[in-house]
Amino acid sequence: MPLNPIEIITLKDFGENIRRIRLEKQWTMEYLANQANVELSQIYRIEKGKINPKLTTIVILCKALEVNPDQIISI
Amino acid sequence: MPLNPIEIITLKDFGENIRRIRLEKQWTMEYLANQANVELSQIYRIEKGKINPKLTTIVILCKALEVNPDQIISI
DNA sequence: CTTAAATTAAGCATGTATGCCTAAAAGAAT
DNA sequence: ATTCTTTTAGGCATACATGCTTAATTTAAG
Repeated sequence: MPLNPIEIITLKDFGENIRRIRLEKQWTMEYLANQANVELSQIYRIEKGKINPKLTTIVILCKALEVNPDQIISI
Repeated sequence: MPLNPIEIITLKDFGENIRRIRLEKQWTMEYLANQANVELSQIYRIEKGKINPKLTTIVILCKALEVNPDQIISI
């Protein structure tokens, strides 16, 4: 079951939001990866919208970036 | 890599929030499943905190229940 | 220009989300 | 008790998230 266009946009927006907030903090992907205890390769895939992260991954990224889910999830 | 206790609580809280909002609307699991176009078995697993849903699943549930992510994701 | 840092990219192994199916158990209503 | 609805539960197959690794490419700094 491939992702439909709306789902692809969801992932793309999510990634762009993560990247924007990370850059506002002037963090490198590697620094965010360390803060969130997530692999650098995973940060890259998320920011590029290549993957569909799980709830717990979303939560630990929110915590590391000090944002609420509403600030990174586009409904 | 098994889930740690904090992640388990995240999933449990998420499921409880989904169920609470569903019941407030007096919807059955099957009705929510149809509205969100998600399998009934999946609704059950999510409400029980048995699984770690993906971002797109979270988004379609938010849309079906007409809530924002902050209302169902506990940080 | 040269070097170091940061990002991009791909591959593999493992675990798990999801859809689909079946069926049992619990609840609700008569 | 019987019937109908709803929830709970498990299994299987497929797809994909994630960690780990390596390496190429781009960007920044000197």
